[in-house]
Amino acid sequence: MSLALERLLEGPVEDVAPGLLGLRLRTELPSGPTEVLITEVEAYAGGRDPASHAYGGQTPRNASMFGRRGTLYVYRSYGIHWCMNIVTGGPGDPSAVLLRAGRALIGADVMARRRGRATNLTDGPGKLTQALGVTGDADGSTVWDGPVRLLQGPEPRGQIIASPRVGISKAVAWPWRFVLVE
DNA sequence: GGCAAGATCCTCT
DNA sequence: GAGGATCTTGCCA
Repeated sequence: MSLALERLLEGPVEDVAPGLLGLRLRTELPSGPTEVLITEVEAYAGGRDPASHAYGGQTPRNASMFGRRGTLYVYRSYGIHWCMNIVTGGPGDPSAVLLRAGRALIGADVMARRRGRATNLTDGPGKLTQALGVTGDADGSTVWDGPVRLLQGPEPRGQIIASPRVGISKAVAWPWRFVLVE
């Protein structure tokens, strides 16, 4: 585990989230290695954020959000898709960053096979998760020693744009969606 | 035990 | 641009 990376996850989630842009996410599965550059994220501030899954307290579903920093929270969206978050809060703070989109660096052919299509491989939270081969099995693992690894990204990074979050009905106006413009 | 809503994606018009 | 797929969670009776 990288100390520098772990420190990137410390602090208020709305500050941590843009810091994840430009980092790399890697999975190595039997179906092949894949790696993406993170280009879009959203911050969810646990108990103080009405739009967060953890807002109502801990349940079996969101238990991973209450885990230690760097834990993956993978949940099923609309009964069909998997979406993944990286937990950034410490004990008692179920804050997490939703990974919404990325750019394929390694294994685009593998992603295309997993996605069943050749285009729009990683331009949405459900698509990104599927392209990396991540499912509920990865829920509760960590990005330090689990199937999904967080790695330093190439420098320099591009420009970061903040805008309102997508697909939620509460706290809609908070500009906690961050996009990397290269 | 039933029901409505959800941090989405794809296809068709 | 609109609608359907598909299932888990949480609320209420």
